Amino acid sequence: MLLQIQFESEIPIYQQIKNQIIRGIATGALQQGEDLPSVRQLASDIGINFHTVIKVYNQLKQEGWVIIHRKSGVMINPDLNLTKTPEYMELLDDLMKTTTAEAFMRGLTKEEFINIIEKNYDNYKTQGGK
Amino acid sequence: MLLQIQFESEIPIYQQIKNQIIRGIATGALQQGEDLPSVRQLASDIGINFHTVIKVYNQLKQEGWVIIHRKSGVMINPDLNLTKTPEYMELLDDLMKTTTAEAFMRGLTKEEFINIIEKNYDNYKTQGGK
DNA sequence: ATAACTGTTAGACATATTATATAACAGTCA
DNA sequence: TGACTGTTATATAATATGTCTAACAGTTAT
Repeated sequence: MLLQIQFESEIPIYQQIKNQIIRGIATGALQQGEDLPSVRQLASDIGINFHTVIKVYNQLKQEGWVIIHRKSGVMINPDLNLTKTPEYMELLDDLMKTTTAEAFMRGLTKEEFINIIEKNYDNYKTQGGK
Repeated sequence: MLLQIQFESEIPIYQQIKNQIIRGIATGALQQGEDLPSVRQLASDIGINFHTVIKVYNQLKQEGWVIIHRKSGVMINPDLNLTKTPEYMELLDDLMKTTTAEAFMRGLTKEEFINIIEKNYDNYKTQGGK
C-alpha cells in the first residue's frame, strides 16, 4: 500500500499515516496478517524520522490494529476484533454532532451527507464478501 | 446557551467552545443576530483565561460565523452565509473516510451510521421551517 | 561468530500549540 | 469619570510534534 503524506497539512504526519493504515484495513488494501514495513523502511520511504513511525505503530498496537513480533516486525492483527465500546460511541457521537452541524450550515442536505457515508461504506462492503 | 466544557478532555478548550457555538447556531439555540457574552464574561463563566475566548471569537469571525462590533461586542452573524467550498468538501471527505473506516471495522453498519446522521439533522430541520 | 535485519530506548534539541497571567490601550456609552 | 466593549503586548509554562544520534536486544541467514 502506498502512503500519501501531505507535509503542508495541519494534520500531523503520524496521524495521516495512522488514518491511511486504518482505511487500508477497512478497504482490504491491507489484509489481516499482512506485514507492514519496518519502522526504518517506512520512515525512509516517506522521508521522515523513524521515531514518528514508532509512534504510529505503538498507537496502532495499543488500539489493537496491529501486533508486533520482535522477529518479523509489525503485521495487521490477524485476529482483528475491535468493537463499538461506549467510549468509542461517545467520541463518534460528539464528532458527528460537530461535523453535521457545520455541514448543515454550509448547505449540505441530509441526503448529500448520507451519500458520502454510503459511498465510503460501499468500498468496505465489497471485501466483506471475501 | 450554556457551555459544557470538559477540562479532562483531549480536545482543546477553545475547540470545545467553538464546536458548541457552531452546534448552537445549527440547532437554533443561538439565533442569528444574537449577542454572545463578552470575552471577559464568558471566560469568567467557564473559569478560563480570556485570551482563550479571544482565540475562539477570532476564529469564528475569520470563518464568518460571528461579527464583532467594538461597541456592542460579538454577535452571531445576522447574514450568515457559509457555503460548501471545494476546500471544505475536501476536508469533510477526508474526515469521513477516516471516520467511517474505523466505524466499519468496529462493527457499525451503514444503517447505524446513517441513523446518527439523521438523528442530528432532525435537530436542525425543526428550525429550518421558521 | 558475524552481518544484517527486526523493534526499543535514551537523550538532546527545535518548534508549534495550548493556556495562563499581568498590564496597558482604544473605543463606546451612561 | 467610570464601566463597559474588543485588542495588543509580554512573559511564562506545559504539552505535542518532529528530528537527530546513538546504543541496546532479539532474530535470522551466511
